[in-house]
Amino acid sequence: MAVERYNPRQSEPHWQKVWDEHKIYETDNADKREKYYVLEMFPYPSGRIHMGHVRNYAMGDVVARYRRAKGFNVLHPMGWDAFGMPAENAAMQNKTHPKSWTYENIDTMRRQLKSMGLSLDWSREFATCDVEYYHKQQQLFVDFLDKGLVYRKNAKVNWDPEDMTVLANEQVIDGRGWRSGALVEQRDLTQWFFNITDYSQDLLDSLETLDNWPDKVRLMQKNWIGKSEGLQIRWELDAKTAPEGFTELEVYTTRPDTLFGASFMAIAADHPLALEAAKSNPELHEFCEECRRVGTSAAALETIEKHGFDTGFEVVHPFNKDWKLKVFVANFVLMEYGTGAIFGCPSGDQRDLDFANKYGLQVTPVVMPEDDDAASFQITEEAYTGDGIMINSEFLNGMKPKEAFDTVAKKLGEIEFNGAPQAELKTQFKLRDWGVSRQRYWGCPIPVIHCDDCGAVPVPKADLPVILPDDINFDKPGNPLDRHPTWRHVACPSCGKDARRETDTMDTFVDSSWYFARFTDPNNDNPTDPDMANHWLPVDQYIGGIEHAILHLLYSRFFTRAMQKAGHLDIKEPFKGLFTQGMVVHETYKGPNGWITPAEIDIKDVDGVRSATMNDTGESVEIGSIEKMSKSKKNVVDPDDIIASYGADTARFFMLSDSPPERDVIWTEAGVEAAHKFVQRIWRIIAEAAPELSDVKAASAMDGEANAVSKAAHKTLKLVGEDLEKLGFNKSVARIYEYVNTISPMLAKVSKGEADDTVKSACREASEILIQLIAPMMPHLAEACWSELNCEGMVANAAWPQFNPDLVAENSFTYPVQINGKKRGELTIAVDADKETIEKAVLALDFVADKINGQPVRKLIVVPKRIVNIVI
RNA sequence: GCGGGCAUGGCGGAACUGGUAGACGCAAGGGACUUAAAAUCCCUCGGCCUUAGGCUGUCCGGGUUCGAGUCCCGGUGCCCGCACCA
Repeated sequence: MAVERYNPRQSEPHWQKVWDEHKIYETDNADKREKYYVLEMFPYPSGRIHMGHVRNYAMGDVVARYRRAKGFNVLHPMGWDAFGMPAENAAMQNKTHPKSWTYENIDTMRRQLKSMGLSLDWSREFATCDVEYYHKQQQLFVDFLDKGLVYRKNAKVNWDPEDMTVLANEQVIDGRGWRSGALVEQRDLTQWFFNITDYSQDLLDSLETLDNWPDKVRLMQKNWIGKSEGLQIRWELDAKTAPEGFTELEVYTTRPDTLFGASFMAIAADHPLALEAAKSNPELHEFCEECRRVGTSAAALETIEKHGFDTGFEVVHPFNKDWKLKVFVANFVLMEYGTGAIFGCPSGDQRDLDFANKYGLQVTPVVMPEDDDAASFQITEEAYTGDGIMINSEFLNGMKPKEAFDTVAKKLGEIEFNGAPQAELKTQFKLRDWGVSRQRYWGCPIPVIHCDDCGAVPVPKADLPVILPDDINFDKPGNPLDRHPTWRHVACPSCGKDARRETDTMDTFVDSSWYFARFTDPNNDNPTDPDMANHWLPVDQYIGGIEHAILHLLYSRFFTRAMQKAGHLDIKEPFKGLFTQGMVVHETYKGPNGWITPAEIDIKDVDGVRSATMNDTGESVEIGSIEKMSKSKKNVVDPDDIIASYGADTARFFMLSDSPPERDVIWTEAGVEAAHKFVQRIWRIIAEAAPELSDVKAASAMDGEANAVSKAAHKTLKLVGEDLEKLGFNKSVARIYEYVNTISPMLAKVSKGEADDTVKSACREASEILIQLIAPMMPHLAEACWSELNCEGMVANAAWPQFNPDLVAENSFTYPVQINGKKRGELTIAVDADKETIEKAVLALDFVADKINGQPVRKLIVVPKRIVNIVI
């Protein structure tokens, strides 16, 4: 009996409306069931949702729907990370206001997300640019200030001298401003910092507890925090060369064992000694300026060619008063890490070796592999960084580096220099305090007032929020808040005198560092209701891109600790489970006039050879590499178009199929069509059988011809459940395909009216199970099938079925039989057979006897429920 | 440059803690149904060799093991992050 094709355009809006009317995804904070908080990283409202969002939210929705079916009280909210530079760029380019641009984008994207049929609690929605939200963020800032978690210090920014504006690192291209093309300078500004380094050790230690995070993310965070144990050594500056007032040069090193391999000192361009020397040395001054023009990004600093400038100063080796080392200013030394000065040991560090070779400095090997010969061991082009034994190092010779480290630390610790030990053991972290000041309009105003008499005074909580003024313009570059005629002029809250409002706004990472807490009670007058935050947090499953592995996640971990200190909640780790999903990528197409969108071309596949032509002209088009979807490469596929032609279920299902969720997925037209075919196939097998099954009671067939169907149903139920717990969506999808392949013939029999009652009951059960299995991924289709089968209520409210262990258990097992590690046959035997029985049965097999051919069996390996291997 | 990751048929991938490599899907080829098309259904599908069968095969080179896609050492290629993009 032919049934009509499934029509998502009709079905999807219908079911979305039904869900809405029943408010089934609105979460009650008073619900007593066990909680489950699932959260996807909220989007930046850039304009329209892209396939990456579809993938991210499809995954989160599967988790949310699955947990809901498992009986949890699920919190699954959505909001907008709405402050940021793109809104200002749009304002400059299109003469729009950042606010209207942002809110219009939000409206578009909300509509798009709703068309996906996500089980979100929209009643908790907010945008970080809502006054209500950033008001609470300002309260937090004031609280943190009160708790000593915020302070001010000078820091460098990229300065575009032509546009007279601060540039983000991404706006600096090859050392020049992205708009003006002017050489970028560095400027020192007084800025606000969060004291994240107070928590360095705790942030490091607690990584151990995050066992539902990917190991790679924990490792990246560990390396980012970068704890090291080293020695802080004060080197004596040779008085003959040193400038007035400078007697020593302090250096931090993790390799004091290589002290006898030292051949130079290198300091940062901003080191006080360098600044002093530059005063009287124009060439050095110019060199330092050049270093500064590289910008503030670490990647740029590290990849430039290494240069140094001899200051003419010398230091004295701590173990040999006659040994003098030159002091260079070097462009690869960072003022932010350690003391801004290093000693170079060329034999043990590649960068130092390159530097030494470039400037003709001494290279003395001090560590060599243990089996090498000290007399002939040399370092020329490649540094040796491994373990070994000390050579050319006087009293350290013959020691292991670790022992040498301790010996140097002890000896230098005992030497008195300038009234203190010459060296001290020191634990150092790479992690730096978090600078949050931004010289931009579209962000959360920092709630501080600067008074000539009272200094920086926090805005009293009663006077919050500090609201962003709407009457600004972007006619001139720079921060419009600075130019605003009235906004910055206020009275000092402390003394009442004329004072100036802080015109910097907060880094947008601040906004995203606590939004997950705000969702737990989004309308509270305080940033949180601590009871609600403690109830819902930590987030049980957080899902987002790997690009946030370090900054966003680390800042959020810090923020949670800071909020704990300020009494807003009482946990320290915000995300119990973390999952980092891959990107959505797509082929690129290139014609004579540049990149071409997928919609403009036609692709043919003849005997596996693909070729593309232009739709309109028929011109041939080059099929390019597969890349991350981006506007510039024109390889973007708009989710709206896909949903319009195939429906949301197809888009969601395709995003979950094939590629493992943590890896990139390639968007292909063929893949979408395959997913759509499967949508139709499920509808067909259910709808065709429905007339025969709608009055039947579901029951497993424990034997007979329908037994295979019941076994497949319960086995799939078990396996898909396990896969979903581990977010193995692609595996669940494969198992569902397999399952449909298994049950289709029997369902076809039912449709033709050729089935007896036992078969019908089994098929009814198998169909219900199928619908429930697909419901988290394709909720609309599932709902339509559920209703077609005349099942009770909505599948969105149905409890996840339990599998029957009797139907899942197997009573025999087929062993692959290997001879000398190669599979030669199989042996099917009772699953509980003991080793001896298996051995006997294996040796009795014909092909085994053939292969052995009378030779002695050297070894017989039987791994229960795995394999048999005969070694001859 | 530093830190992290990945690599399996024509393609996306599966293979749980070292145990049958290629599940499932796509593409391709052949066939059935149809006036025709769409849709649907069936068969084949890593490579080589003469079918039963055998050899070979998981980026490259070594190693450990009865057994390696999986573990170890050394390479190559691609991707992500690098603190003011979000």
